Amino acid sequence: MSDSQKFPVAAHALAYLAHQGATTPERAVSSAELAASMPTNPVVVRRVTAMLARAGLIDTRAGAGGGAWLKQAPADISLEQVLRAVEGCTHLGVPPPGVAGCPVGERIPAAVMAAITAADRAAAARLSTITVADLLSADPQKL
Amino acid sequence: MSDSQKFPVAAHALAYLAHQGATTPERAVSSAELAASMPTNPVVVRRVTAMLARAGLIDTRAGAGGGAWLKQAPADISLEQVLRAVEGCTHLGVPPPGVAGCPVGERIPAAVMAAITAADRAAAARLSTITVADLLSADPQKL
DNA sequence: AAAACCGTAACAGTTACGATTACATATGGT
DNA sequence: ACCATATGTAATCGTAACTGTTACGGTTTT
Repeated sequence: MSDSQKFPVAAHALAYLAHQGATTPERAVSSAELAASMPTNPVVVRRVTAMLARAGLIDTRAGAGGGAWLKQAPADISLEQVLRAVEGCTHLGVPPPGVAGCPVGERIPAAVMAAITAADRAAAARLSTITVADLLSADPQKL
Repeated sequence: MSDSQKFPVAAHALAYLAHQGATTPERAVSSAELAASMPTNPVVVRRVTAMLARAGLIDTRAGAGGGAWLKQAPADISLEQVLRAVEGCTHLGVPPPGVAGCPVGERIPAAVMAAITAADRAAAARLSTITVADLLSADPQKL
């Protein structure tokens, strides 16, 4: 895949919402405000928040005074959920298909893929131990 | 960064060398043969093998009968070494810089970066438990 | 009605990658 | 010596993906 910034943008947005105490429709934060804090474009933010909303992590509302707010407590949102929500993966790449008929090359890709998957799972497991609330804790190095 | 295939290519190449018993200059495998087993282009393979050689994992020799061979036993080469050799990382992206002067947005990027680094380290730690020899074991799912 | 806001489509510009060609250099066989 | 075989690296091309941006339809508040 690619060099997507979706995960960092999502994490930043959620941390911002948490810090602003945006937990109800009344306290919704607009994509323009979120974008201004990155900074990036409001559309980029909305592309991500739409995914977070589909994953049930936040809710959004259109119209004046609308925006996004957290649907769960910051301490209950793990970064692994965030990663899944934005369809990110830690991809170390995809193994070449190998050559059919070659007994050597045929088995290797599956093994390489298994290794990559194992690494991805380890990264996801680590992210599952970090919450949005942790992103606001005093010492980020303690993660 | 990007969707580089360097790591899978490197892992495949090392596994192929191990399977062929290429451990001495006399048993060197050419980039053309390695490329044919992926399949990919020989130049792509050489770009990777050159990095592996710089990392001390393999050795290469130009000229007729030349190619690449393992410098270490397959069981002694961890995939974490391979990942470092090809300068790969699990990049989940890079946090947006944040807005200077904004007390909220200023601290978040460092925290997000710390989380990404933690995930990268977890993936690397997992890869350090898998060796090239493991890629040739009977059951890749056992990784 | 007007203004604010989301979701999404469409487009341009950038970036990174893989594949390929080309070439200088090195090695071994005849 | 000569030549075929290799590596390493530079240069180029086409492609894929992403960000940033504009635009627009629908929704909600004032």
